[in-house]
Amino acid sequence: MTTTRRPFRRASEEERRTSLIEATMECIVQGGIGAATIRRVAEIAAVTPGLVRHYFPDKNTLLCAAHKATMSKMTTQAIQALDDCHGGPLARLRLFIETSLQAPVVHPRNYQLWASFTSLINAIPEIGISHREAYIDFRNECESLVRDVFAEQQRDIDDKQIERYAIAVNALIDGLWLEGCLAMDLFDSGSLSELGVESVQSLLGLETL
Amino acid sequence: MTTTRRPFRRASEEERRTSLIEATMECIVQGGIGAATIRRVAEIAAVTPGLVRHYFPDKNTLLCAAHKATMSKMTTQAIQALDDCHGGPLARLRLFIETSLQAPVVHPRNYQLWASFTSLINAIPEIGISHREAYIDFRNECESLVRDVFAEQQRDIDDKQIERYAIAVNALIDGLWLEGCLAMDLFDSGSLSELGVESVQSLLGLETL
DNA sequence: GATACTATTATTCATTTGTATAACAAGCAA
DNA sequence: TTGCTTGTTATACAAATGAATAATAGTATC
Repeated sequence: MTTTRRPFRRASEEERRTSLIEATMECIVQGGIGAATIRRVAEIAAVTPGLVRHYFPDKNTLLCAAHKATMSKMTTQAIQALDDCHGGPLARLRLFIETSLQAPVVHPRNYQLWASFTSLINAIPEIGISHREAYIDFRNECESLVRDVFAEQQRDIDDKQIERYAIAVNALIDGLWLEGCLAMDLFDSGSLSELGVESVQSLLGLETL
Repeated sequence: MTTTRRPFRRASEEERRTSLIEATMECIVQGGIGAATIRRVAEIAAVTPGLVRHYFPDKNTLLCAAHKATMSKMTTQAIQALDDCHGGPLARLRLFIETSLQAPVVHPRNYQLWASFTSLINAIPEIGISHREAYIDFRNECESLVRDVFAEQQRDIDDKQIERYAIAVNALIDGLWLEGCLAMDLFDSGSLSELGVESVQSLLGLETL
């Protein structure tokens, strides 16, 4: 009796890594962190469990990689959009809000991933650190945008107050993002980002945005 | 050789249930959903694994009970505060915001629990339903408070717009709550709720709140 | 104080999971 | 074609886990 071995194809390191990371995300989306089993990840990536270990020494390393990929994917969208924007401070702030509050950033899948990973903040310190970094980055981005807007309008506002505005804008975007992800069906396309823009306008006391 | 059996005390059903539910929360706080093992829960509750099954037929039932307890504990705070408030619409709205943005509602522990449970929305449908209900309740509370404020001020605003205001207020509170739980050390006591009150004031275009 | 009820413990079992090691074969180089 | 590197599979194993059942003892009742 001859046992036939499963045929396979040798792939590049990067290809395999991203494939495994995306398989991990898929697991989490479908069934939460608990479903992200090495065997299940391998199955989705159409690969053998042993291969996972070949690229990631242990499970936590894989989870951390998936976490970073998730955060990066989300923040990249908004940052990239800003880089391509040639408008003034107001237009940039508006674009930032709109990008953050529309698909693909607003998507149930993203919320599922975000919630699952942040639930590991205490369990996996490295995730806690990454998460805090991403949070700081986002707040700084908000603060920078807000500062530029006030500068253009020549409104003299001290740093402490600008920081407070940034925190509020950040919170509003986060909250609306959450609502959008969890109940996207309740908003028709564009209405969420429109609400975000108008709300920030009120928050900062701007006539137009 | 005589083996001595571990001594125990017969407790009331309610006492045991809450004890087990709180032990479950403690597990989750410490190490995420994955740490909420039946054995670990039993250990924290100073009880044998078998007893967990005696009160909760399976693990999902226990998790759902813990989820409901968590959500109830948080929302109860704000609702209770409102019930005891004899002020007008403005005072009530203010109190609602303050209660939601101060300890004990704002606490890392609460975020950890909330994130862990909501990460199971897809995995455990029952949790998804409970979560959605809690979300709707909170939004309705916001809408009711906002409506009363506008009514008192005799500002004529149509229902659609009131709903939009409620969504924004809801989002702002959620977002600030998030920031407070995740980085409570960055805010000194009261400053977060103060920021919340002022922000809602701007959002709704109120002179005083 | 004797009795019965059942809350609680003790023990067992089948699966699953993370990790580890050995064997194999795909594809490049000469 | 031949050989070699290593990406990939196959297999194994100990530990942990959810669930189930049997045995025991706390305590309420009479």
